[in-house]
Amino acid sequence: MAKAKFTTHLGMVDILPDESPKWRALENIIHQEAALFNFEEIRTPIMEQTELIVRGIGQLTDIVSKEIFAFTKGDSNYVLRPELTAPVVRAFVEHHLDQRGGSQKLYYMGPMFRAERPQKGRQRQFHQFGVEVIGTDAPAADVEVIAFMMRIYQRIGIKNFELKLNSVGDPESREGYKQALKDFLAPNLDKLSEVSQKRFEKNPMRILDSKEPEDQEFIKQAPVIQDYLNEESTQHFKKVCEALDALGINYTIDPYLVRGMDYYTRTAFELTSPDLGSQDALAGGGRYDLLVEEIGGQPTPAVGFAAGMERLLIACDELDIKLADDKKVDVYIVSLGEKARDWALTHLSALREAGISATMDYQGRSMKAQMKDANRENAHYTLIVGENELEAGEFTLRNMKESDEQSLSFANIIEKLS
RNA sequence: GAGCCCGUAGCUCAGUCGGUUAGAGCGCCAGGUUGUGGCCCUGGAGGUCGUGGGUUCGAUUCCCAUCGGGCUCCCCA
Repeated sequence: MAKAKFTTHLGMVDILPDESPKWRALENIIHQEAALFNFEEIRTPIMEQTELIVRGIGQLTDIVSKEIFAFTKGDSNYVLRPELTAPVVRAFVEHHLDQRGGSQKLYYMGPMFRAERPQKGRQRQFHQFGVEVIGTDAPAADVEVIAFMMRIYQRIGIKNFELKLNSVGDPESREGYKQALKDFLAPNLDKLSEVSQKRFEKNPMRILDSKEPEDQEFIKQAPVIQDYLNEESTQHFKKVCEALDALGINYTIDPYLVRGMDYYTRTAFELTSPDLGSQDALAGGGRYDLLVEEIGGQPTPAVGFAAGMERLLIACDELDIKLADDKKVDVYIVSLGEKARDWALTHLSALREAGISATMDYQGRSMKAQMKDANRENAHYTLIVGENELEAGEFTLRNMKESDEQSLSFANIIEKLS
């Protein structure tokens, strides 16, 4: 091969013409469903201030401690956004979106960046879509967020997944639980994995999430947060579960589901798929009632989720789900000779103005080559024009599928195809 | 951040126990049919055998490094 001099950076991929239709189809589905749910789109910059991401997501999380692309220019710190909850909340606070009244139902999609080692379902630049409902702690908001997420997969036809649900409690409940957990783990602290030991002081709940074999024994016997939730959080969780039941959304309660970001409170959930291999999380989210205040706004409860678009598309491939139709064009003009080619070029416009998609060969290649190209482009019709047609003012319209031809004036062709 | 596997044409892969011009299928271009695609036949283009170094008379083949990819762990979308 002529070796490429320039290539993409590690873990960053091009979406090529054969792939882009299914991306567009997915994006269209998300836009349509969001409209049905009355979510409004928000678009924020690719880069944010480093401090926002650190404060928003949490200093000790993997994302912040080892996965962000950050650099300094002049006096400013820049970071490529690793997720969008913190930036959306930043926009909410910065632009006083609470003043629009009611709770803000926002959705987004776009590229995110994390400096990880790439593998299947994991890239350094990848795409997420998600929603954030900011301004209410009503269980109904949690349920709508989950319902929207499930709706996308349902509409696409991905059914093979597991929805895991948990409540990680409000601050009051968490304090009691964290203490109980630490009391339980403390006597055996030296037997826990290195990572878990590090988390013990700052974020003991994440130990529950550990997959280190040496931790499993302790995790199994550890106290469960449900037993430490106060009345309010218990009721909130119960209402979320009941509404999901009423909607017929299946889930399993996983008391060990904690999730990566520090900002989660109460409802936490994750959608996993057996069709993805090792990186099996399709989507995840939860309630983050403290984040708005953490970022400098008025105390404002909120809930949201984010879903990986690459992973959704991988699942589609595994399940042989086709999101996009094959490419096609209505008319391919096959021209013979220079005069005919000039005619073709000017008459493409008339076809397009009538809403008929049209293309042609630009190079004056052989008829066979043009027919072959028309076939490859999946042309519905070829419009064949040569000396004979130009003189007669009647053109050959060939239905490529039926292999059927007729002679028509250009006006009649437009009328027939419109 | 750690471990294992892999890197030959645009794509999917053979092959070389180290030795003249490195192969196939698909794809691409052209001809068979000087005005007709999809099937078929024929021909052509396209590879410094990922890159750099080492061993050797000689390396695509053996060794090392590096880059890229895959899988697993950690974590997450």
